[in-house]
Amino acid sequence: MQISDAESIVMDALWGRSPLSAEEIVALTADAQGWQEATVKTLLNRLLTKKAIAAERDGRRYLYRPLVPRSDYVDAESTSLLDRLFGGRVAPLVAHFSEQRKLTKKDIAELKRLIAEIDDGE
Amino acid sequence: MQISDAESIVMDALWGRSPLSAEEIVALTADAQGWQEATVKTLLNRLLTKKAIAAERDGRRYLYRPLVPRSDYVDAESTSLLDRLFGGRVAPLVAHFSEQRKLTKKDIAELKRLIAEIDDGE
DNA sequence: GCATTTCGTTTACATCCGTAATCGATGATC
DNA sequence: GATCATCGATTACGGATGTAAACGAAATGC
Repeated sequence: MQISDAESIVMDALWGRSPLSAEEIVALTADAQGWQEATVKTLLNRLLTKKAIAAERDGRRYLYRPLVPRSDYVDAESTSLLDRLFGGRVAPLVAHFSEQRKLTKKDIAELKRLIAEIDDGE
Repeated sequence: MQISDAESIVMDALWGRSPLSAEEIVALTADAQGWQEATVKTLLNRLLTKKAIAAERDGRRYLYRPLVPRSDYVDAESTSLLDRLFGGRVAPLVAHFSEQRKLTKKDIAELKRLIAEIDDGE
């Protein structure tokens, strides 16, 4: 099962720190998203049934923690995008951003450093 | 309005060549996707109401063409992913794939060439 | 001209998703 | 102990999506 966009906001909170109570998750997300508490509760429940998070009892309430690592999620999303749009490879995506003039000098510098590093390590 | 995943398959056909008749689009997509003709018809209709494509009469049938350029779609999708997962920047995505050992030597070579090229042009 | 095929249009329907409100149980208060 | 607050679970509901069948008009074959 798939983590939806809204659910991923909740996951973000838990990837940032865990375990968290529902209340804490609400505090971290609701305002920024314009959500009611009830919305967060729903999302927590859906994530539970999807086995994307787990809940452990802590007295009267539950504490939630991610079961899916952020890197798995990031990887699935990124790979899916690359496969759908760029033949599964990274370079064409970089090329696209370059063509769209969406690369700042900083981006380019960072990429250069990164490539050098990778190339070095390999 | 948003082009959905299934709709983007139809768009792909049209981005590849256009204008195309519904029949041609069915030929290009249905088998690969395991779709019935009816499904393609529905998707064409939804794309029409979304103004993502246009239809021009050609005798008894219509010929369809994209109104949304592929680069616009690619850009929207990519930017959304980068914003959601990588702070809106390309380098962290490349870093992620590197960490996941998902970069082949060819990818790295290609990236290096690309960066050099960009760096040169700027 | 009538039956048949062919298109596009309309309708269908289950699921997912975003967004919440309500309900029921459990714990806290007076 | 009765009442109030809290928390998770259940129910709600409209819109988007995937997937398609049914319908109706127009063209084609005899």
